[in-house]
Amino acid sequence: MNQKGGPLDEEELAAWQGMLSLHARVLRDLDKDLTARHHLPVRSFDVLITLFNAPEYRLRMSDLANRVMLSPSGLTRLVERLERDRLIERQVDTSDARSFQAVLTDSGRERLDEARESHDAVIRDRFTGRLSPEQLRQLGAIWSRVLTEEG
Amino acid sequence: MNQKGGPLDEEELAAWQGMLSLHARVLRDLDKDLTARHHLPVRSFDVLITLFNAPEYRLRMSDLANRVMLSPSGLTRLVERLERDRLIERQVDTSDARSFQAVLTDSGRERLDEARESHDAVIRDRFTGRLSPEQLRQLGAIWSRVLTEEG
DNA sequence: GACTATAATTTGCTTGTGCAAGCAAATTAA
DNA sequence: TTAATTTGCTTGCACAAGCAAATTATAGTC
Repeated sequence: MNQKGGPLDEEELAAWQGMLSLHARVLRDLDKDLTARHHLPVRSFDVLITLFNAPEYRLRMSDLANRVMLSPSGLTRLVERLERDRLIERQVDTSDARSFQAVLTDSGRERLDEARESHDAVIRDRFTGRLSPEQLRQLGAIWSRVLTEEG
Repeated sequence: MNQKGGPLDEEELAAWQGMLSLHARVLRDLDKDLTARHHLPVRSFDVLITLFNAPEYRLRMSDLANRVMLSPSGLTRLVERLERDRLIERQVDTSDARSFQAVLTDSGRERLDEARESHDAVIRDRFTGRLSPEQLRQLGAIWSRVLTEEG
């Protein structure tokens, strides 16, 4: 690919700092909005929607941790909180007694449903809605290229 | 712009989730690398380089907080740590006695210089170096469009 | 020149997160 | 069968970060 050395040039810097700024801005707004309107911090939302998209609304703790990009211990605590709120349940994995599965409850699905609208609105308002269809496609290509290569 | 309503479509979702993934991945690696090699967490690096780019290597606390996207109290604590390590100093602002200026010290500049190479290398390795020149330009255009509009 | 409103920073408190250590179940080997 | 190692998750601990309240200084008004 770009086989350069030395300091980042202007374009590289812009690409990096732009992502930092946008990420910080959108995530802050999203978290505030979801917390205020639905008592659901962004991390929690992320767990719920990840479970929602999983077969039978369930996932092993370790798989869930990977998908939401949280450390094992971090996930244990987050799941604890969500379980207290009855949004998810932990069930022993019948095929491996060391393992737990996190399962979305009915009220978890309800809460997710309510929150989803705010979630999508914020993201569109601050991010995707500001791009042309062309740019949206470009961005898709960019992420897939960057993320595909392992490392 | 895109005057849509309803849930995010596939492309919007990909644009959002791609950013989340990449951000998490690069930031984690960057933080580990800078901490391991230079005892300098990314946040600290960010403060140092922001000061480096400021006139006379100095900035008021509140301005600094805005640029590094940290809460006022968060910055107070971070600056405390950096001051303990003699990487920056706090000086009273002669024109406003409520205010402090954070100033990069000589050893702060040295440390920054050492760390910069790792910093740039990680970003290029994980991100900008994986893009074509074309895509790098597109990304610049995307960020500037998204970030320019206030809100 | 006192008086109020606003601004810049810090402090107290709470919360979320990661790392390292620990425990128990599973897997592999002897 | 039992010993050794690995895997999945949880706990103890430390720390970074935000919010709200407190502190101190400035600016504006009468």
